[in-house]
Amino acid sequence: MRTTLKDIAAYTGVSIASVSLILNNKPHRLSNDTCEKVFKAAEELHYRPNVLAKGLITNRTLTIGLILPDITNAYFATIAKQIQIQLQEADYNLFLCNTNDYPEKELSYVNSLLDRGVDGIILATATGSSAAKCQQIMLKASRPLIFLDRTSPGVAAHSICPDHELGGYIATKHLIELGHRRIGCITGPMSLQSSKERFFGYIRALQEAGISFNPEFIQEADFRILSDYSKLETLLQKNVTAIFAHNDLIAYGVYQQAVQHGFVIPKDFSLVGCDDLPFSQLMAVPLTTVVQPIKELSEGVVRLMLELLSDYKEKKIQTIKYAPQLVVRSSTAEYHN
Amino acid sequence: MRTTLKDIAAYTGVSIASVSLILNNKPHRLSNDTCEKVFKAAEELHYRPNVLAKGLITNRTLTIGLILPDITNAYFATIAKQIQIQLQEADYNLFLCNTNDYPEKELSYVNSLLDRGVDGIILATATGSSAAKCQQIMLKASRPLIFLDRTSPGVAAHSICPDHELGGYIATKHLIELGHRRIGCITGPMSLQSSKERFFGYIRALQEAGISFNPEFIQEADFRILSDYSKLETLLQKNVTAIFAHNDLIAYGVYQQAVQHGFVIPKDFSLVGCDDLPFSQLMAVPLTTVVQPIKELSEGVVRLMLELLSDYKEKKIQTIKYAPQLVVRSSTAEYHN
DNA sequence: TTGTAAGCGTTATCAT
DNA sequence: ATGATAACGCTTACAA
Repeated sequence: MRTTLKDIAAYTGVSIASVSLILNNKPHRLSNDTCEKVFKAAEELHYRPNVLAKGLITNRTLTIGLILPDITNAYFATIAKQIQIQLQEADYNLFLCNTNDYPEKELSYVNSLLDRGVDGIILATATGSSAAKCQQIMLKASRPLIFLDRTSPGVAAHSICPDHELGGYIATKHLIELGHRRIGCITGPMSLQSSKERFFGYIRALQEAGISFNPEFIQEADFRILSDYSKLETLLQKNVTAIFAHNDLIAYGVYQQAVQHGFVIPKDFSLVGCDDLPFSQLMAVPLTTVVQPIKELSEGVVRLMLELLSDYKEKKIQTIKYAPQLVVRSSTAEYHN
Repeated sequence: MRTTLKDIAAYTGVSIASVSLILNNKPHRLSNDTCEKVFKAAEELHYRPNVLAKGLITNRTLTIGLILPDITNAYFATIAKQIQIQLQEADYNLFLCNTNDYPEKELSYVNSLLDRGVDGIILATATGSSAAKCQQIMLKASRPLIFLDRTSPGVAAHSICPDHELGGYIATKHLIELGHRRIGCITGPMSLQSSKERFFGYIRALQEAGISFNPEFIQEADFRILSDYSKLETLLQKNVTAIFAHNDLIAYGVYQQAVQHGFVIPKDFSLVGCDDLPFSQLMAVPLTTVVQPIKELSEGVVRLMLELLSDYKEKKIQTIKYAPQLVVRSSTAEYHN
């Protein structure tokens, strides 16, 4: 059986209440003698506080919930890992939930995390549809919620994201600077704020360069390895000379299909991705892509969470954006018409 | 504030105990009238049971802990995802912990998971050093522990693993069948059981073919993208014509360095990996590799866990192995001397 | 057919 | 300096 405060109390002849005070380093006026006795007993009996019991009364469990769209995506896996490391240092544990991009799951996860007494939730999967509802539930539960990676514009909530718009902008600008003017764009799901923003960045770069926007250059996909050739084919038929893929997974698919259909990158067209997954530098043609500020995001979200947890009084809403950076490799080349 | 049983009791005029019985579908003899009233109230007030309070008394929290070496490794990420999906269906939640291959962390995670009242733990990171200790702690806590992917031979415990020995065997045998006789092997950390077993499989295949084992053909690495050229260089200097890399990440590194140093795969040497990560089929030279039975593993481990949870009485120790399979792609070719 | 009360392991309030 | 005791939200005998 697990050692409880009661056991220590019995063992030392001190009351449960006093033992609790001592082991928690709460202010008290107990003699050094008893303190020592208690500490020693706790050590000997391998006492470990029961988080459930503690949580029941303090409303704190030193536990955070993290809801992600897809842990299998290296971008989110890395974020999850970093967050877990950071939290671990502050003695927090992590509940991990995968929505597989089903927005309905967000709500059910928020609820089940709350049932388990999490102190706060980090939600990296807002499609907008359930964000407001989640926010409302968390508010009612007086527990902090931070949106990560993807915000919902209508919802006034803490959020920590890469500057997706900037990411789209620098990717596109790079292509423009190489001389491209017919630039295709394979977007993520346009229901996601991150996709929208990358798209806006793409538009802004075009406008700045005086290139008019051509809706025929846009294809929508999802954030997985592109397996459907028709999207690439369509763009190529419109004679685009470069493609901005909204993430590296999409770019991998583009690359694979380009190879299969006899196109050579970057000779036939330039390709830039987004996220800089580990494999991007290993490809036969290393991928030019946008590096996400993962470290900053993870550290930032944990810092903010701990801050919100330390005193949860209607803090000013924080919406922080970190800048991504372009890394130029071999999949993009100059274009001369 | 959250709705509690007390609230429902007050609202309906029924006692807390009765409300509890009704909502938990426990055998009772309460009138249909009151049942309906209670269910309706629970619905209206959005009642959700407090898992902490419940757990305190039932010793069950519908929560499982999963300890992994590296969630960033797609093999483990996929396993984690599958497990989470399976558990979710049984209304269980998942605590995720990353050890980053530090065995000392295993113990501290086991303890902190236990503090939080997990019903059981799945441990996929046994280096052997702490496995026995973890097992002992879990036994004392009367909570099931299942070793996943990696066992510790000395420890009598439930385990569900791919047949790593078989994996090593079929990979090596494939190379032998292609005519190779000088076959290098870049192993994972030999402190890990999985590496040892793959190595044994390699040896067995050699022996069966009457090829004598040459210790100079062995290099030890860790399960990350190989970045140190010296290992590959050493093997190539010994004129190996094929290399079995103990996982795909190592193989990726081998491939990248081969390209950088002007070698062509499979012309200059054949390469076979292990795990079949998603990128392996995307490479310029798609990788021949060993597919792990991830689905079976995940389903198996969850099935066993739920079984152990349903009645935890010194069940017979189960050590289950699932067979991996070879997938032949383009990184291996026949060798004629 | 329903309610009372003890108890799970803690913390917190108030006595002594 | 230290100890009772109530309370957190729930389950579970045991009464009524």
